[in-house]
Amino acid sequence: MEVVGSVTGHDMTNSPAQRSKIEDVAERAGVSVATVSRALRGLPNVAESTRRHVTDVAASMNYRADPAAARLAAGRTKTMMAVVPSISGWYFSTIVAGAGAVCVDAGYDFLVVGVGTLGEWGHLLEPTYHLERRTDGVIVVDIEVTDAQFASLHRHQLSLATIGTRRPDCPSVLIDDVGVGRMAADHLIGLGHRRIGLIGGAEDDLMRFQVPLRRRQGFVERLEAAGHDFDQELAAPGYFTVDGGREAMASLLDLDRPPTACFAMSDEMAFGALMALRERGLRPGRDVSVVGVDDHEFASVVELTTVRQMVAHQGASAARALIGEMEAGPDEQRNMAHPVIEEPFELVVRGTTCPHPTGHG
Amino acid sequence: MEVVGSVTGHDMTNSPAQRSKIEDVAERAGVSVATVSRALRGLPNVAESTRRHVTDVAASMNYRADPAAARLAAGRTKTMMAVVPSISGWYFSTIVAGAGAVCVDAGYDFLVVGVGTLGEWGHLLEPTYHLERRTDGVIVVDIEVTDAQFASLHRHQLSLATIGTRRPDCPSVLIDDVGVGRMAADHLIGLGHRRIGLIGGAEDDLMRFQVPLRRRQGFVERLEAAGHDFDQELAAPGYFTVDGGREAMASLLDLDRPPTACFAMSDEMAFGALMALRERGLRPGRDVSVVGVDDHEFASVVELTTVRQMVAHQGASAARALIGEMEAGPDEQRNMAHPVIEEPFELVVRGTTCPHPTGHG
DNA sequence: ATGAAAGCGCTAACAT
DNA sequence: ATGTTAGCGCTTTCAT
Repeated sequence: MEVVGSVTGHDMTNSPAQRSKIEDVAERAGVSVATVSRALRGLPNVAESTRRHVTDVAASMNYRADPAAARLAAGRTKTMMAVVPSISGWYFSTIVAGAGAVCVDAGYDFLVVGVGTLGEWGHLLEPTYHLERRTDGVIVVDIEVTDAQFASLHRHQLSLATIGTRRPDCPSVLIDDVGVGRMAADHLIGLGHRRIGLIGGAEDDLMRFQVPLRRRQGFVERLEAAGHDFDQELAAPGYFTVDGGREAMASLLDLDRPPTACFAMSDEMAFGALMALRERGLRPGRDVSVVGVDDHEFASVVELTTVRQMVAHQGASAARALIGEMEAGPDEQRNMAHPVIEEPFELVVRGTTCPHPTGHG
Repeated sequence: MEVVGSVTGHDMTNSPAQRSKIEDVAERAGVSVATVSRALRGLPNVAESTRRHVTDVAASMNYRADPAAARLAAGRTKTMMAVVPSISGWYFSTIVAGAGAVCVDAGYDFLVVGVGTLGEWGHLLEPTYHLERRTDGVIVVDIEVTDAQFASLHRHQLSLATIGTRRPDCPSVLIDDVGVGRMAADHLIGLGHRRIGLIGGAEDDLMRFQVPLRRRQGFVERLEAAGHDFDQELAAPGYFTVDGGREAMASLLDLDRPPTACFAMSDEMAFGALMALRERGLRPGRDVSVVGVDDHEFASVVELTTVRQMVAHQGASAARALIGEMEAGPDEQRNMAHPVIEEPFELVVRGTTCPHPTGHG
């Protein structure tokens, strides 16, 4: 099928597609619109034979309910929304991919919103803004939802699920971040390191992320349990970016007594740390050990030892849990047990960690 | 504000938020609903004083038009949709981030759909599926839109913009991919390489991507212009993934006469190529040169020489162009000039390319 | 199990 | 410049 030269837009099938409405289906099927509606949505009180017939007719007409009309009439949008600090980062886009896949399967529309700052997130919640009638629920990733905000969501009939943050009143998908910190520390300590740097988020945590705090907690706990007390100057902010990690590592190396190993709370920061090492002629895994978190696709490229987590799976879990909440009636919703879904993690040892510090500092 | 122990869900503000409707605003403002509608949407034929007054009243009531109702009545969704081969890859998620930001600013909702296969993309277009009344337009990234598909979109009143692919009848955002191929080839040839590998997409291109074909074209053209004819065995499929790049490079190194340099059509494949090199004890930029495309955030981490493009900006451009199409009436739309937006690219020389092959093979 | 009819909250003619 | 009103296409009581 080839359009010859019709840049002007003349096309053979200019007729705007005729959309069939529920009424047309009803007529063709010889039943009422109400029955069509019920049959197509799988509601009870429809004779099995009727349902099959209606389904067939609808299919033959390529009928689909107009989402806008359905939303208006039903008051539900069949849409969910993911709120992430940033759309393009690896972690968040992987979460989004996992959740999006579940939505497609479940027939939900999937809206994505990136909120660069805590302020924007606040705005999002204001009735004046976006949430109100656009979505039935939201997945909030790594951003703390205050009680006031939760109440506001509740008032607007919006369901909630969180990732990376925990509330008792909604499904939460988490990994044991304290355990992650412990695991990284244990690995490094076991290798003989005693002076270990820590590359985390920002000091003044704008987004109130809990994740870095918990990872730090587990990390420090094990260090102290091993009898090496944790020197505050060994903690540097990496802002969860490559560049941040690079600068953090650089500053750690500038210390009078630089660390012989380093725990970066994300692989992306770890990549930056590796850069900083190379810039100074230090060999990762020989002169300085580095362990990250995530098992980013590139971790194996640079032979990064890391604590692996299944990020896409977390997004999918959250989406499924949220759908559970949304499909529950508002009444049963508040009496239901909101699952706390603990996702697995594991240490993947590669080349950037090695035994015995060479003690270059 | 602290909830004490209310896991059961009793909250102080249990009253479902009262939503004000356009009628309420009209009453409070002492005008008709039509005037409110017009005033709030910036339509003509409203006295400036009236508009200000209505706007104030609406704001004071936190009024926002119900999107579903507006969509149903107006027949437009104020939503756009991005269709990408995969949501989580760096390139696509960066595109999506760029487009999403524009949507937020313009008051558009932003739907994201990942289509793993060409088949899924076909399904998406079927009237039975998702597009129909959900969106006013779609940005298709790197997937070829056939004439039949374009006609179908047109019939369903959907506007289109493309990225990475070109049609005369809709806005297209592109880089000169032939030029990209030339630039990479020129760089490597200038360095003295004559036997240069090429890591591209799949052989049997399932998604009908044009991009790899064009990059290859420019690459081969320059090679031949320089008198080194391009050996077919030097082309290996990398599938635009890290792993694919790794395997491709491995297979190139297995040749009787392996290349002394390699052009990977994306940084992600280039990263994989670097891995393969290291696995064999070869030093990137010393034993074998590698150049990628994108300037991925990690390119600098591994000192990758690459052809930089501004991916987020491309997403933003496409979104803006699409909004232009959607806001144009259907009539003016077919008479309008559909922009071809050529985005810039440039060579960024880092450490993975160097002069003179050492001729290890 | 099925049908009739009343909205859902807005926009867009059409009046004035 | 502003008001009146008829839908938009569905869901959902309420009858039957």
